[in-house]
Amino acid sequence: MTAAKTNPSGKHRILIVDDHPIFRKGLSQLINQENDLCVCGEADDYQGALKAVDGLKPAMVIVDITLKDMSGIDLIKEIRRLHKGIIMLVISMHDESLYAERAFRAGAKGYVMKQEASESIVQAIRQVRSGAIYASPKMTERILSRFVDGPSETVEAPLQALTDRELEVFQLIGEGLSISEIGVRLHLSVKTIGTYRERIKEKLNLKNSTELLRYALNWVEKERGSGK
Amino acid sequence: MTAAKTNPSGKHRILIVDDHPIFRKGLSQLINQENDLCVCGEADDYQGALKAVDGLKPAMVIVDITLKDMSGIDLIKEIRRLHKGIIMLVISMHDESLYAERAFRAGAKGYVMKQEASESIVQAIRQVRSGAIYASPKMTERILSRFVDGPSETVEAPLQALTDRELEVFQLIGEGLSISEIGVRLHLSVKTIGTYRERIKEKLNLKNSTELLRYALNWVEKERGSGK
DNA sequence: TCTTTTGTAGGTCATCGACTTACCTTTTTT
DNA sequence: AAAAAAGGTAAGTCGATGACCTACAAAAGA
Repeated sequence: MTAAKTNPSGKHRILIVDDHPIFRKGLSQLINQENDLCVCGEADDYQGALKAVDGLKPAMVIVDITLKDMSGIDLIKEIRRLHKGIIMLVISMHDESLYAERAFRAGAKGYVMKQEASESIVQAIRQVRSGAIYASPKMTERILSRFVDGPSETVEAPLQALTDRELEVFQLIGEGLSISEIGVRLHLSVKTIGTYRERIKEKLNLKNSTELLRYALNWVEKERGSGK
Repeated sequence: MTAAKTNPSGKHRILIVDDHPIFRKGLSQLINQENDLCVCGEADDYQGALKAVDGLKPAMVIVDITLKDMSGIDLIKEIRRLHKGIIMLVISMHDESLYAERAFRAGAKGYVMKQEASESIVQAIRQVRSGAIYASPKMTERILSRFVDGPSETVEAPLQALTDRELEVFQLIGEGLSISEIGVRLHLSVKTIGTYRERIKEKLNLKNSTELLRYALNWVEKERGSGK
């Protein structure tokens, strides 16, 4: 079993999934120059990746979250569903704050950014290989603070924590209304709406109103998509 | 003079500017395995790139349009201003439809996407080196048809109407940065960014900044999705 | 009943948004 | 080459908004 995942030299077999040929070349080179790791294959899209995983039985898959045809997040979910033992590491050009959590929830064991130095990337590979999880210090802190600050807050529904009024305001924010428009709509003082917004920000751990607006817009959109 | 731009072996000296170390590695390897080309240096940001151009006097610079600190478009303009003879080629992960024209106007001689095969990229290098212009067939056709059909502004891309600076600001708004954060990022006065925002609102027919934020957030998300 | 939560709102100060004007380069047109 | 247009940068004003704090009555829980 382990034999199937290592080549004759006993190296750790890695599959690269990324849609930029040149990036794959660079990453391959980086990995192959380590004497205990080797690249056993490459793929540039969702279908190709699944086929490669099937055929090559790699021990690890390194996935870019932005692929041509589908999201790398979906790919991770599918690989996890089909091949439980394979370790997955995400490597992305996008800022981690937006994607890292989703990647972890999907089943990835690590998240590195393409901007990071080669050494960090090799380190991430070794770390997830050894069974640990890899994330940047910033990201690690953010995720951990979630468990310290917000005790029982379910990650997918932190909105549960909002009171009825707060939720109402949240939705209206998500519909693009300004604070004063909301005041008119709910027949409340602008100041009151301001208070609600502050409380919502606190409960959802959002830094400023722009983040709140972003979060709310996103949520409203998702609601429309799934709820209806 | 030509001697200054070629090494003893007479190879064509190329500087790579990209903020992804691994991508640089891959591209370097690709170039260096050609027997008439060589990479004479790398840079990962605007300032570093200017210094490298100054010190290394490359014959060609390959630039990614999305750098850490500034737009690659600005870098191209600045290099052209300071060093007339250097040939510039843009290599980007973004869809060409929005950026290729801007890159050409700024002074680039070619535009390739990172998704393209290694061979295409080498071909692009040779083509611009020989004095020609490189663009994908689709792009070429689109630009040419502009002269045949006349200026038929596509409605699906009202962003075309934005100037380079405006587009930059638009993108940063879409990433959730505040107006003052954008000022810092672009080394411009807050007031200037405010002016750009006003102009963007006008060009895109948006009533207020919330609508703009909404529009921009949406667009950025779509951008990320389309590269997938 | 006592405490906590929820809904409501006022105050202050710094920042932001909206709208205007201005000036200096490039680029384009005539 | 001169004139006109477009692009980039920035300041001024003034009302609106955001951030942060305090307060208090009603409702809900303990």
